[in-house]
Amino acid sequence: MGRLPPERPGQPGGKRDRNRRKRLAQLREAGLRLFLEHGVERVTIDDIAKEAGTAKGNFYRYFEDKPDLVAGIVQPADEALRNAFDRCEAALEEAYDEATLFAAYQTLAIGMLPLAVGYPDVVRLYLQESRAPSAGARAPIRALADHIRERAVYLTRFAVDQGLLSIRDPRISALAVVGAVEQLTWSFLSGELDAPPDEIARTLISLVLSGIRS
Amino acid sequence: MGRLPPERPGQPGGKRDRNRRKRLAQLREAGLRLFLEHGVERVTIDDIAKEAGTAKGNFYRYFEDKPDLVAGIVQPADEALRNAFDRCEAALEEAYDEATLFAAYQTLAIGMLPLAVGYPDVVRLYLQESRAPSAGARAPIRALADHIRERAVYLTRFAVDQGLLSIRDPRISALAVVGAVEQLTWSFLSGELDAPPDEIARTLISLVLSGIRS
DNA sequence: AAATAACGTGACTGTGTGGTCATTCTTGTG
DNA sequence: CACAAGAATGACCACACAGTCACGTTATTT
Repeated sequence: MGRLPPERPGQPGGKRDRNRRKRLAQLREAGLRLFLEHGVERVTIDDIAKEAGTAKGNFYRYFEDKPDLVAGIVQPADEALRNAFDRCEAALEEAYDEATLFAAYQTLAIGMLPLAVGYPDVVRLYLQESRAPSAGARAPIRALADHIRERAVYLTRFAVDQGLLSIRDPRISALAVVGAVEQLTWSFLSGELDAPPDEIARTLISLVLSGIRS
Repeated sequence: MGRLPPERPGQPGGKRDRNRRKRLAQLREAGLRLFLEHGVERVTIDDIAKEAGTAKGNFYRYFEDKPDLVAGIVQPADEALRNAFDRCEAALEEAYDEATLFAAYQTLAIGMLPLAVGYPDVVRLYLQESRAPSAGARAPIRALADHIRERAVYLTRFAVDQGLLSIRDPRISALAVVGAVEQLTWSFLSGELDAPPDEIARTLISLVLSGIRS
């Protein structure tokens, strides 16, 4: 990801380094803004360059193409998310009763919260494009969506296999929860739902609990 | 929607009429196929005409442009959906206790089922593009999505206002249910979830019930 | 069967886009 | 300070696309 050669001068706080980071950030932010407003596919490289206040040719110094930029925008949130899942899985493997199981799932929620707070626009972009076909510029986002569903299902299936949970079909419950969480997050981040976040969390928890107990 | 002039010859089962209907169906089906495979924005009019086995210029005889085709593809399912909501609302206005309330919501489910069975690809397209920005070719789909959420919220809020339901925030519950239903439908129609539909329905019902009772 | 008008065709035009590149500007180095 | 190399620019090219149109084809009407 990114086109910058490994060799570059004055890496520490030099002016070159600062400029490079600034340009990268500008391009990512410009892309994110435009993607949210018009959808990834309708935004052109010219648009992005203009919005970032730089020349088109310069874009290609930093990114291969649009998919590469999308991947670059999503990457930090992507990593944070995978880590949250990792931590939850680790906790889950130690769980031995309903309380520790619940704590493990709480780990996931706690891991995801800073993500929505730290990268709200990236999360919005993810939700906006997560069902895109798995080819084209939006491919990295779709891949992330598939990953999330997969791991959510795994988390539930594992608990069932361990006898910690007795639900009929772990896939169905997991997907239902993912869908509910994503829809609420989407509405909230879009400003359509001006409910207090803790109230949303409360509903989700009771929803998960009911999923656990049915 | 559609560009055909109101005046046209031999309306009944004449050859003109049959040809016209066939072309319309071919164009809609071709568009739907390609939209699902590549995403609405990446499909060109040339692609659609070619897939439908006709010349490009002919496309414009039947549709204004791509947004118009999208609207034409979605329209039947759109109407069926609005009707299902209408019927549910009518039943809801007659409801006076938990049983009749539950029956009213069941009306909605029963109204939606034939939709997913009758137009599975249209539903998939809707789910794929429902969070698109509200400008461009995907606008009709986004508008439908907004409509669905709005009415789902209304349905819940009404029940709460009537004292039939006692949940903390009707918006949150409604959106959670919409999210769960849509995600499960998406996974099912994408072939990722090969669970029996009645099992999915069972989980959804218990989910709605838990939403009602919390 | 002749006339009429919708239907269907594909070449054509103008515009917009992805990607390149010679050139100029800026930063780092000896 | 001079020189090298990265950074930035915007003109440029090839191409793909939306939408049009003059023309040929097919159904309908009289």
